[in-house]
Amino acid sequence: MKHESFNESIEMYLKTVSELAAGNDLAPISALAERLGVSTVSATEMVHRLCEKGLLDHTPYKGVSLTEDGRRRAQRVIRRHRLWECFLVDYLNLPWEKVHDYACRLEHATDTAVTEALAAFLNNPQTCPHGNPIPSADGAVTAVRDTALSDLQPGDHGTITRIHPESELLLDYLAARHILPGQPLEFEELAPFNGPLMIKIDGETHALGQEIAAHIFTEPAHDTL
Amino acid sequence: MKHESFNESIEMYLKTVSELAAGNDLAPISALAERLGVSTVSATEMVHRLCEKGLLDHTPYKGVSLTEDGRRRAQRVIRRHRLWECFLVDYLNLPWEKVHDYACRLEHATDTAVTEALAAFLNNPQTCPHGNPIPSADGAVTAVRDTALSDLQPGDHGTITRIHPESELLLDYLAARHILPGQPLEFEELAPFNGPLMIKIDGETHALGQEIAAHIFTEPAHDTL
DNA sequence: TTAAGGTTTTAGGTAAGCCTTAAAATAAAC
DNA sequence: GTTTATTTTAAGGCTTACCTAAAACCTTAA
Ligand SMILES: [Mn+2]
Ligand SMILES: [Mn+2]
Ligand SMILES: [Mn+2]
Ligand SMILES: [Mn+2]
Repeated sequence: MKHESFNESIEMYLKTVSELAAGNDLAPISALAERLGVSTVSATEMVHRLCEKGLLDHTPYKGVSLTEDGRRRAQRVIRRHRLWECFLVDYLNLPWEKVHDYACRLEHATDTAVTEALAAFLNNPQTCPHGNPIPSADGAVTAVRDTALSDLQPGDHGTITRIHPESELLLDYLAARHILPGQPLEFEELAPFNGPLMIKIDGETHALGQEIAAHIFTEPAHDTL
Repeated sequence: MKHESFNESIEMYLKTVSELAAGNDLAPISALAERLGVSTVSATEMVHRLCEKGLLDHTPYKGVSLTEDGRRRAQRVIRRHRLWECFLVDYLNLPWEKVHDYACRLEHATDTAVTEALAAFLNNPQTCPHGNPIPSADGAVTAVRDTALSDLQPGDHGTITRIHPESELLLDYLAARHILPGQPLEFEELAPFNGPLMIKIDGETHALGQEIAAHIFTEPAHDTL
């Protein structure tokens, strides 16, 4: 047991950088540390180690980004994660809001052969149950061009496409309110002073904070009524 | 990431003790160390830690055994392991001789909720693809009373029931020769001086060493020809 | 009963990933 | 340009799980 399997930390760092550095911006180490629940000092240390391994690039005082190697590695983990989510929801009937956490452990213990056999078994799904695209086996990512709810204007109509980044707390909150991918919504009004967004979904109006709204992505409604 | 998930070591120690201490004998630390691929010093250290946690009992110079707590914990891991093996073989069509290793990683990353949902999905199978019984959710183990091939006499007929303990090397060897559970066999003769057992399976005669024979379990043929 | 062989302990290390507290460097904002 | 906030370094520690080498200790069988 040489426990190389303890790349769990490494994989979580890479995955998190990939989530935070959407677009081409750098992910600040402080944000990394926060999401991973470690001190910024620890995160800085780990970032150094990962730079030495050629998985990250670090621009001091700015943030980190994935190298090509790191990106590939992160995509592989994300692929495994989202495939497991599909399996857990579609075949094991586990709750939509719980499978993210279950998959977050399985993703580090899954051989490539298992991953690809699972993908075939599932018929190569394109998105996870939360709407996020599943990278292909070669690490290619489908570009998404949906809009964060926080970027919409009052009066806009749309359909929820995905929740990103995911976390159990957030998914619990949304599941309890039936705020799920596929649901049409209407942005009724924006409370002043960075207040909540009043969003009508399924007949109910919800007050969603800015932070939550940034995690909900939408596409414009095809048929605006 | 407090990495409690690094109970992988603990779980592997418990599982291995459970395998080695079949019956009521004690598992020598040296045997533990050997199977786990660590030095005896390391194994001794770990045994001390596990005794403190109340998972093992250690009789110095004799060996270790599981406490009731340790036994339950080991059975849970074994249950997860064997359920995954069933899934990997039956649904993902992965090779019989490879799934043991794949499952050996998944077993440490599987939540109880996932385990039980998987068991239900699989229709609560009773044995793994290698013939070993799957402990029930409450930790109960089905007693097996089959006979190791190494305990048979020349002339005996039987059917292979299971391979135990499993290891990839052994399973590879057996799979290549179609020596699989369910196969009827005949013990033709025993070479002298602890020599190999000549075993006829599926028309072919194989010379199996004593060590391998101890891993192959059989039940007497119902209809002896 | 003594020597051999297996088992355990002791002593001294390594590496990964975490921690805290404190000081220094830098960027950003005023 | 100075202040303030963020980021990085430095320093010292901790835990788990591994390692080798050497000494000490049991058990057993000749
Ligand atoms: Mn994870
Ligand atoms: Mn998801
Ligand atoms: Mn294992
Ligand atoms: Mn098996």
